[in-house]
Amino acid sequence: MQSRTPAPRATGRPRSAAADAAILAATREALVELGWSKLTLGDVATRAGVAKTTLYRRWAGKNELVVDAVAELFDELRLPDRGTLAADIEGVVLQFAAILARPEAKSGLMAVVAESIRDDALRERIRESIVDRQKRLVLEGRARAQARGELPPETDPLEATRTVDLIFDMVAGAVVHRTLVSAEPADEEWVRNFTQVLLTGLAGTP
Amino acid sequence: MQSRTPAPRATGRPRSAAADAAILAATREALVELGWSKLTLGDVATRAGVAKTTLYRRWAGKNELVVDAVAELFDELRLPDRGTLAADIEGVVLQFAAILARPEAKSGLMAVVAESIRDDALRERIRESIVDRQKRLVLEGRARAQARGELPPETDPLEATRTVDLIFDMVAGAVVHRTLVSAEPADEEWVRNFTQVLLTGLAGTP
Amino acid sequence: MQSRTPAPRATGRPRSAAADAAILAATREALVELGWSKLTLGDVATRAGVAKTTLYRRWAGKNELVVDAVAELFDELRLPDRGTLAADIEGVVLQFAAILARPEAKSGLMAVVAESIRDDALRERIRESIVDRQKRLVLEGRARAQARGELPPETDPLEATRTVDLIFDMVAGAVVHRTLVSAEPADEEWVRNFTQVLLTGLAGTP
Amino acid sequence: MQSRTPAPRATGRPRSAAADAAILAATREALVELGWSKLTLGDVATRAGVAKTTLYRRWAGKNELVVDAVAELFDELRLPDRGTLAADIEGVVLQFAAILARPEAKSGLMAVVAESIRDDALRERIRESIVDRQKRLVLEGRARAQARGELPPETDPLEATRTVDLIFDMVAGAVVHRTLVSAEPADEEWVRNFTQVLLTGLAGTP
DNA sequence: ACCTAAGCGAGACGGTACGTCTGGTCTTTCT
DNA sequence: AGAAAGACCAGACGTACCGTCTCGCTTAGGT
Repeated sequence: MQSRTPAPRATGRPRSAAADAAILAATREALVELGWSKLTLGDVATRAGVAKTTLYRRWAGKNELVVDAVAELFDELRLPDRGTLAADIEGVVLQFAAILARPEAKSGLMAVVAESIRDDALRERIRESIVDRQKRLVLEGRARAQARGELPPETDPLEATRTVDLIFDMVAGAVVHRTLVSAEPADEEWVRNFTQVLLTGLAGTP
Repeated sequence: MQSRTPAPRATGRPRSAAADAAILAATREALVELGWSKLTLGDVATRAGVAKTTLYRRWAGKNELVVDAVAELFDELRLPDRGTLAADIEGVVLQFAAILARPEAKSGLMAVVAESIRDDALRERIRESIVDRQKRLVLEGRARAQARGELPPETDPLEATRTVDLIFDMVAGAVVHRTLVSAEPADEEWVRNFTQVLLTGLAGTP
Repeated sequence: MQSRTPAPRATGRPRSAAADAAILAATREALVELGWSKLTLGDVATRAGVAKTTLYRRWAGKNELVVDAVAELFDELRLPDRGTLAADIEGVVLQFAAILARPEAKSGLMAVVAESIRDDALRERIRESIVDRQKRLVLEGRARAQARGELPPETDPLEATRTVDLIFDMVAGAVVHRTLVSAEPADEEWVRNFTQVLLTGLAGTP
Repeated sequence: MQSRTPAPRATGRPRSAAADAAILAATREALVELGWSKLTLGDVATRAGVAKTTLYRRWAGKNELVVDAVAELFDELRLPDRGTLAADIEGVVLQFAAILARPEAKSGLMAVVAESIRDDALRERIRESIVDRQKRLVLEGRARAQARGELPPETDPLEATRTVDLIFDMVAGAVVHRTLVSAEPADEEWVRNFTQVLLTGLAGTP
């Protein structure tokens, strides 16, 4: 997680591996109970049975800690193979919606995105830990649809990247907006309608 | 804004109308300079040339204040009549993107949405002040497209409402995600591509 | 009280005479319930059924108001004629102790004295309203004792004044210290002992 | 001072001993410059180069802090041995008067006594830190006078205690009243007169 | 079996903002 | 012009967290 290059320390007492896990779990627990703005690092440390110094030795602050705590939630996303592009999309979007329905994800995600607006390093960390990691799903889905003949093959590789980004923004944006701003569940019916518009457009080509 | 129906007071010195405007302007200024998390109400009061008590007499806290300050930004959105549905959408999405490009909108909007997750009253306030107010644009656009024959008329009114919500989530979600999460500009090219996918679907029906 | 020269106003609504009394009574009531430091002028105004402005129009602040409110309490002191100097002193000291036992006197008196240390005008006001007004008791007592032959007549008038001040400081100081600092009641027994020491000295001349 | 036996803490960073001294000194400085009512704990903290939290961690509030700051002033009182009871009393009273002449003592002492009227814990603290500590002077003075044969030996021990309290109230009360209420200096002449009345009584036995 | 450097829990530290309260003043309308 | 009402500016209050620091203690690997 936070340890990009663990810098092999030769001497001294090694850092407790258990502490990391306990801290991240405590962070998610606190997010559920208190929400972002009332979550304090002192409280997280207490919940994790750890001193504040231990926490600060590993994370720079609340933002970084929550990014790592939330990122783990999204790693369980998988692209199911349900036979058609529409079914695949519906499947993955439902998974995404299920994660976003969890209070620790809701509370944490928007808050760190909000913080990232004035903090480039944080945005980069979010991108690495959360966003880019999930773009693979779009790529995979497209490849599978092309293999099935549901989508034409790529011609322009630049154009291809641009489209992946656009689709990702559209899918993630819609689900997030539905869940967090409109505060309505992204349930099966909504996902079906969304997928149809995404695939066939507003006019609903038959 | 915050005064839904201020209960017409008979006696005593009336509240200064100028103070409200000064406070909201100062809030936006502080959002630009400091961002959400470093914005303090004491600082806003100072910038507005107003005592802290005056501020607290009118708003319950940072969240409510920023909702009102940001809401004003979105009131300038207009649906242009450019002749076709595609052009109309492109026009309004570009306006939306332009507002979201302003730092006071960026900093404030996501933060209050994040806060609203654990605060129902705040979410309701956001919905009233910002979200529902702009859904009119979707309604207007559809009506115009139907008049032009670009979209079929409604049959089921319930279905019609559901579609408005879906479209709103898709449009707003995509632009917000592009701007705030991906942190890339929603420029003319992106808007053109987005509009095409929205209208004709992923496969790009001609 | 506070109006040394009522400045005969020709025009406009005259000041309510009842308000003065209500305010001073409310002040004493608040002193009993809240004590000096938690007494607020807003609260006094509310208790008196009067606007804060009315209160400030008549008194400069908390200090002045409380001096006037407390001064009234001491005006009821009388020097009884009990036949001997010792009995006279005991009588008046017991009265003084009874007043100081009342919470509004306790709370208010020491506080304004404390404030007066850095405020000459306030000290002067206290002297006029409280201290000098009661020195008459010492003068009266001495005159009566001289008439009875218990004390020799004055020779040096300057010396005479000096002695009055000394006796006053000794009597008032002892009772105040007993009541407020030692926080023990200045009851009959204590007063008897005190009077004896005062009259015959430490060694207790028979 | 405030640390009656702070329960020897085993772990954590120990409290800075220097901070205590700096805070008490800053408190006295602020008392001199500002007086009681304009003294703020924030200002004291700043003067002491200490955070407000550090101050509140050690003292419950302004009252307790000032008691400790003032108490230190009285610890320098000593009973001189000048050969006679009268001379001993004059010596110690002059010392007491000299301390009370200092603005930090004046400003602080009366104010905390005033506050103590509604706060039993505070009164107890004052008694422990200031009053009872100085009663030793009366005891010592009496013992010495008895050794010299100036005063008869005790017979009734209860009566003896009562007399100590009475003398203390008379001495302290008179000096305090002279200094703070009458606002006249307790100079050598006054002390001589006072001592004579105290020893020989009003009629002035030759 | 030591040595030593880093990690650890605890809690004090200097700061900063919070949201509330009070002190006095000012601005309304009504009397 | 005075009064009641209540908004206004100013600034202290006591609390809560922040992120850092200083303790004494533990825990390894290197010798």
